[in-house]
Amino acid sequence: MKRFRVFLLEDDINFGGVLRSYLEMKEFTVQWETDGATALERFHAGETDLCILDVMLPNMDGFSVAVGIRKQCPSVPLVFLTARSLKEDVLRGYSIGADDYICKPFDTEVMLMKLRAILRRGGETSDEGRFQLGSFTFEFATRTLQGSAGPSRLSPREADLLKLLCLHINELMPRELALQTIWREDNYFTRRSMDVFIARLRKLLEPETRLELISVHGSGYRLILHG
Amino acid sequence: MKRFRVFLLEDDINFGGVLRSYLEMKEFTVQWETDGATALERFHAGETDLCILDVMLPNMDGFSVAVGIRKQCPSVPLVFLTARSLKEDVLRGYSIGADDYICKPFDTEVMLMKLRAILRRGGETSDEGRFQLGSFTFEFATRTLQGSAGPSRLSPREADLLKLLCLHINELMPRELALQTIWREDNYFTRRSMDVFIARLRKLLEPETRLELISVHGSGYRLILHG
DNA sequence: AATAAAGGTTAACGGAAGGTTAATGTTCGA
DNA sequence: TCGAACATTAACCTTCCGTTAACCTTTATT
Repeated sequence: MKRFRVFLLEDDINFGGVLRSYLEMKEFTVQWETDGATALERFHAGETDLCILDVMLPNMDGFSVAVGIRKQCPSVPLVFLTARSLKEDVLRGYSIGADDYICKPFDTEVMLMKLRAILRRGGETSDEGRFQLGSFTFEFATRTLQGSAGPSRLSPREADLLKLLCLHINELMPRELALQTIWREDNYFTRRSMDVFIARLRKLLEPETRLELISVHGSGYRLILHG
Repeated sequence: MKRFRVFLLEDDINFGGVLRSYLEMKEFTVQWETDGATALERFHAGETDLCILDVMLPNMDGFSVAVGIRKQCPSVPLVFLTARSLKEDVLRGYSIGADDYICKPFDTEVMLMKLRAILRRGGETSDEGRFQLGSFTFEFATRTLQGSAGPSRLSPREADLLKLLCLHINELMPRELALQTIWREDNYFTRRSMDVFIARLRKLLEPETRLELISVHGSGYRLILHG
């Protein structure tokens, strides 16, 4: 059995040390970093099977590190470690694409189970946030639109908007909903901005003729996938 | 709109709390249980529109709880929540009659859409705002009139008026009602404007010969669907 | 039957919303 | 600090849509 490699980011020397020992005892290989900024430099894609990141760090917080890691390696599983049980933290973690989170103080057995469950999944990221659009596959977490003629990377806004359209596929996606959830404001400028992104998505989706992104004047848009 | 009641079984205090807050924010009423065994005792048929059950629980697992719930109330939709995305789990869940499966990590918006989709199915609210007019299907939300010879798209006013006529199908739809609710004013000009829209609707509905939109002089209109 | 009132139909107008591309800020990492 | 990536703003054009006008037909009234 292959030894799994864990990237551990934890500023607390004592706790981090204990955790490392425990994981090594359980047959993991551990790379332990204590500082957020240097951690990112030392992280190398392909050398890690799973990341455990403390959220509360003195230098650079765990979420920022997570974003940086995601950029280098979109598929590596992320687990957040936090003493806080603040709602916004958990939601924020999941929105980045966290695979799980663990609250301190925690039961080592439970943690181990969670880690094993994640690793067992293998590289297969769960199909949440993955949408099939005819010959396209849109993966929200990595903002990738995989088409028959190669993949495209979407910008954050493009991805947000496309996701919303996918969630309402073949139905009306109200303009207001997008402005509310993505732009957080509904005025002349945000509306025009949204129009620009709709045009970009149209261009991106153009190769698949079964897809149609039509406007419903005064109400919103409809992403239609023809049979 | 009726508030939906969700029965939530999740042992993780933090995660459960977050989920409850989120669902309550989205206008659901939540009954949150943390223990499988006691959850079953506290579950009461008829008080719940949908169940969200974590699969991995310390005491009694989510599947057993599901079976118990199904015994009491065979029709309530079940959604399983799991960190694992193992095939056997998914299959087992569906064999019990799960309506959907949500794997952690999940996107809150995706989850929300799944829940809404399930509730829509059960609550037969799906044909709310959808009318069958002979060979035509009129969908108010998208302002689409689906005919045998392709769809037509209606303007907001046309859709409003057609909806009003559909709600009074085969009966009199008083002129005044339309002017009051759609135009919000009853004068010479709004009356003439309404006449124009009636003419447009007639042209749109023309292909279906069983449909007749007749005027009742001095009173209003009648949309008749012949037998 | 004559007349007035209501309705039918079509076309045209003008304002608003949307489409599209380019330019301009802004942010963030190298 | 320079440049790349990205969102926003601008500019210009097209489409949509409710209203109004014009002219015609039907219905009710006397």
